[in-house]
Parts: sequence; structure tokens; C-alpha cells
Amino acid sequence: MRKSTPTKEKLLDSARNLFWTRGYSNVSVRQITKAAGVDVALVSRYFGSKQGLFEATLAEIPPWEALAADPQDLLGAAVESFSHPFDPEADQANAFTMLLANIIDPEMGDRIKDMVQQGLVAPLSKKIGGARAEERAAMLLAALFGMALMRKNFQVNALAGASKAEIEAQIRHLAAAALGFEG
Amino acid sequence: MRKSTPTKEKLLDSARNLFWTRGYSNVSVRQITKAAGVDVALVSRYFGSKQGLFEATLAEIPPWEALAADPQDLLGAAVESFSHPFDPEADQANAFTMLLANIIDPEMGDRIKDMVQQGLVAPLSKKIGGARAEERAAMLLAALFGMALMRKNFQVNALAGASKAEIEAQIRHLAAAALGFEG
DNA sequence: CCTAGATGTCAACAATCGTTGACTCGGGCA
DNA sequence: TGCCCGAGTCAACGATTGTTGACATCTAGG
Repeated sequence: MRKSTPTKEKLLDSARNLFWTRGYSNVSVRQITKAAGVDVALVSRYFGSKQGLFEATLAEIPPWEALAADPQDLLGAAVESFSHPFDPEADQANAFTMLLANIIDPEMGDRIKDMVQQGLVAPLSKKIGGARAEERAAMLLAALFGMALMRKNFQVNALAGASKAEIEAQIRHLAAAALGFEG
Repeated sequence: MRKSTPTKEKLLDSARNLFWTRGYSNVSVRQITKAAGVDVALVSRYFGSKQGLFEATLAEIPPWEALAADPQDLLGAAVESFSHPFDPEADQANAFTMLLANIIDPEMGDRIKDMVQQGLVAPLSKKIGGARAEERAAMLLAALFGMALMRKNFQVNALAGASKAEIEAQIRHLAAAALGFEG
């Protein structure tokens, strides 16, 4: 019997590529199915709806590496996980660009806010601990997201052309300042 | 003779409010005209097209205050201009959220990239001057955009509830680190 | 007053959106 | 071999999109 699994995989791949870079509302199911070389109706069949397909791409996201790292090496782990957001192969890192691409979305904005608050800010501030933990967590994420934004979305020349070592030094500099905030 | 000016103003106001927060493609002309209490057809009449209306809202943006400030007080001016992005009345500051809301847009993304590169990164790095000016400019903007993102878009609790003085201290801390980057 | 031109209204257009149901096709099982 | 059910195809639906042209309305200038 023919298997539906490869078709679902093709749909998921296309959906992830498009949803995560252009945002939910800016992508049509026909674009996705066309890119996947698959019929439009199969989205409803296998994922229920466009929303269901998007939700399926979210279900694949692994927890952020830095949250599992040694607390003393939090900075290193955070920087490391952001040194390859610029490697198009790195799915985990691209999850952050997914948040940037969908936070504005009229249908998914609230969903994204929850993911950031509960999946990033809350566990990160718990890991940081001590005084002003939540502020430091938010500032660290601000630094990381800001650098990702400049590089991937705004494609600023000075950063987009930099080597991994250079970009890592820059991110570490900003991130260290965020963690060192004392008010 | 009846004046069309107030109608154009109402359209521009609605358009700015919606385009700048939800992004170009996520807003329909009918939403805008309904909010403005005006007929749909008047968009085509007075601004040519939806794109023309969006472009008209961009034409109103004044240059960034910090770019005109005393070079020695660049940090203070940059921080100051970002202490009220959180005041809904401050149009200038909201221009930054407009960039965040539209960078993802499939139709306007390239336009926004140009605005950031030519309107922010280039003049800012010229003002900073010296070694690594462009990197520092990009990092400063990353810090500012990151903080705006955390507060306005992700609405992280720790920042969204902070007073102006607190948020100013946080932004200054990150921004100073960005400007102090030496590689 | 009365007309010309600007202002505003209304309905419709073609295109695209997400979704649905009826249909054909294909291969494992009895 | 023949049946059956899941996989895949196709056309259509109602809704919404941006845009247009014909029409009504109003006011300034002759």
C-alpha cells in the first residue's frame, strides 16, 4: 500500500520553510502545497486545516539548548546556540526566527507571546536566579533577538558578512552585558 | 467647496495605526476605511492604491532624533528616543515598531531593509566613526530593537510593567555595551 | 440662480483565500 | 482473482481581497 508518511513530511518541510520565514498569514496553503509538489486538499486531510499544519510545525521544536546547559555556562550555551542561527541548516536556531516572523501575525500573535513567556523568559529567569532574574532574562533575550533581527531580517551589511567567530564575539559582548545588569 | 483634506487625514491616521502595528499585508483597505469612517473607494481616489496609502504614511516619518544629536551625547539621545517607544502617543518612536511589523512582509520587506540600512545603520555608523563603527552601529540598533521587541511585541512581563526610569536604565546598560564593543 | 467640477456612494469585477465532497487510482488481503 | 480502503485528484463553494466605473451629492464661481 502507498504510504502517506512521505507526503506528510514534504508538507511539513514546505510549511516550516514558509511559515517560519514569512509568517503564518503571509503564506497560503496553495504556496505550501505547490512547493511540496502535493495537492491542496491534502492539507485538510492530513492536518485538518491550515492552523493544524502550522501547529504541527511548532510541535517539532525542541526545547532551547541553553535551558539544559550547566547554569554556570549559561552565557556560553546561549551564545553558542545563536552562533548558528545564520546557518540555514540549523533548525533549532531557526525557531527563533519563527518567533520573529509570527509575533506580528493577527491570528498567531498571542500564541507566540505565550511561547516566549512560558518557553523562554520563565525558564530562563528561573535558571538565572537571584535578584532581577526576570529583567536579566528579558534583556538577554532582547540582545539575542536583536542580533538575529539585524542579521537575518534586516540583513545589515556589517553583520551579515561577518564570520562565525566575529558574530559570536559580538553576541557574547551584548549578552554578557545583559546578564550583568544590576539596575 | 467641500474639502477632501480631512478625509485624507482620517485615512492616513487609520492607515498609520493599522499598518504600523499589524504590518502591510495583514491589514485590508476595508479595515482601514471602516476605522476611518470613510468609503473604500476613496483610497484609490486619493492615494492611487493600497501601496500608495502605505507609502504616504512612510513619507511622514521624521528622521531619527538621535542622528541629529551632539555626537558626544549619542548614547543619551538614543536611549531617550527609546524611552517613549512605549508611550502610544509618540509617533516618532512608533516608527521603529513599524519597521518590526513590516520587515517580514512579502511585499514591503525589501523596502524596510533599505530604510534600515540607509536611514539608520549608515548615518549612525558615520556619526559613531572610528574603528568598527558599522559593527557598533548595528549592535546598538540590535540592542534598541531587541528591547522594543521584548516590551511592545512579546510583551514580556518584567519589561512591560517597568517604569520609564527602569526601562531607561536597562536600555542604557545594553546600548552602552554595544557602543563599547571593541572586538 | 445655475452650472461645472470636486467629493462621496454604491455595486460589481476578477483574483485569491481556506475548505469540502465526490471522484479515480493503487496495492495488500481474503 | 476480486474486493476494499486508504492515497491522491479535481472542481467547486462562499468569503474576502484590491480596484474600478457609473452614479449621486454638494459647493464655489460665473
